Amino acid sequence: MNDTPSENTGKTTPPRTRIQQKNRRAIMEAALEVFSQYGFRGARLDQIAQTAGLSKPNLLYYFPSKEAIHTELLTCLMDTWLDPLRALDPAGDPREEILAYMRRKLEMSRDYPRESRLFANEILQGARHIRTAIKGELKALVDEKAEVIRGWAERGAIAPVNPHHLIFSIWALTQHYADFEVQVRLILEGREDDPYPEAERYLETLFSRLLAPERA
Amino acid sequence: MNDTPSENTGKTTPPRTRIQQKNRRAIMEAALEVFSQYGFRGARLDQIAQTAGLSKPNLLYYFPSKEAIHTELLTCLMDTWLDPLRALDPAGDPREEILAYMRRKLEMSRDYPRESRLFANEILQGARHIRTAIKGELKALVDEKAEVIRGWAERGAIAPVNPHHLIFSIWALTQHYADFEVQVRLILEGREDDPYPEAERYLETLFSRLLAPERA
DNA sequence: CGTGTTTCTGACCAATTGGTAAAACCATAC
DNA sequence: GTATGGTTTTACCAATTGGTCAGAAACACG
Repeated sequence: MNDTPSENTGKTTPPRTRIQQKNRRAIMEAALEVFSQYGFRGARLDQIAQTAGLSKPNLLYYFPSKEAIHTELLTCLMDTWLDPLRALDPAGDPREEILAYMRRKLEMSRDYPRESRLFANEILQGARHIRTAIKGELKALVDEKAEVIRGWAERGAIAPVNPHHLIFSIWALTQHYADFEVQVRLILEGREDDPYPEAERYLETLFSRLLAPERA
Repeated sequence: MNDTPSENTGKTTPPRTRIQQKNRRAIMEAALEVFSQYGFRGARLDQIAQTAGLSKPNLLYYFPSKEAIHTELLTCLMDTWLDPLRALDPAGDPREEILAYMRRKLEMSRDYPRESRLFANEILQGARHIRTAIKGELKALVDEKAEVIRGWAERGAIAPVNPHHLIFSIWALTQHYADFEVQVRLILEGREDDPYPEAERYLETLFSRLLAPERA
């Protein structure tokens, strides 16, 4: 008997059959839908199963437990989630690099709001399942890029700013449009159907003015 | 028999006895603790009762249902939550008013992070219980203050900005430190024990540069 | 003190939860 | 075909969930 289709090798083990591939995909998709809406505790296996078009026992044929689904989902998405920051190029033009990073993050909010809300829920609820990833991967990456930004500021390529808080502010501002989408839309009702174009313009202005070096 | 201690008059009905006052307070406090951590669906009545130092049936003596507790909590806190924005004075100095608003919001994140997370959870999970308050009170208040800001920008007292997105950005930036506190702390570990002093400095710089009118 | 009211508890309930066991159903390869 | 393995379902379980109820304490107050 095939105990568990997925191995615990850490990453995505390629499923054996086409059916497994299809169903595991469907489960991940459904899990994203449900976990991002309700967080780990609020999510129900029934709901994930139904969303995936499977019966609950069948769902549990592919994953041993609710926690396993959640963990797999988070670890799978973590990499993609960090890509925009990874792409920040120390050799590029400082202001343009930071603006481009902001734009990439805003695109992620627009195109993958559920992923944003998944992480938001997870962190809001204490980050119990991704503590190590935050303290490890994420912190390392942030520290590295913060150092790059510090260098830029030091040589006057951008106005002096606290690099860590600059990164936080990019997260906060861009993710806000995904995590609080409902609120944003309700408040803008009658003004902007799609908040993102205006958000992009606003954030470009904001970071341009913040980083403009001539006034240091 | 006293069917339900709380009336549905909308606001906080003054409890009859001292015991009721004490216990209802304890319940609200416990509910804040639990709901802000897990959201509505993830919260468990047991946990609220235990945190409040009451038995579950006793808890349900004071409130008819889980939903009732949640609703009461939200409506009670909504007013306080909006106060910082209400205090934005159209007659004050524009830049100083906006900076002061930001500072008030940041103080709220520092001093009342659970309240922030409660609303964050609620909105993240679809804002089902506060939709009307958002579309009503909040939207009205935001529109009103956005109009004030628009006026300031128009007469050149601050640099031109989209007023609504300016308000969103204040929310995003300040609430981030409460909602994502775990992450912020984990990443800053070894650098800043308390993120708030540096956050305030950073945000002051950010909004000063954003709003400085001379470059309009 | 007694009596009426408020507050609290233990026992209970139906529904839902995450999860299991085993049998039934497939789809092939031989 | 039929053996063989992967896949799915049916039936089930124990624990937990939100919530009820009758009555026991605890209180207030004349």
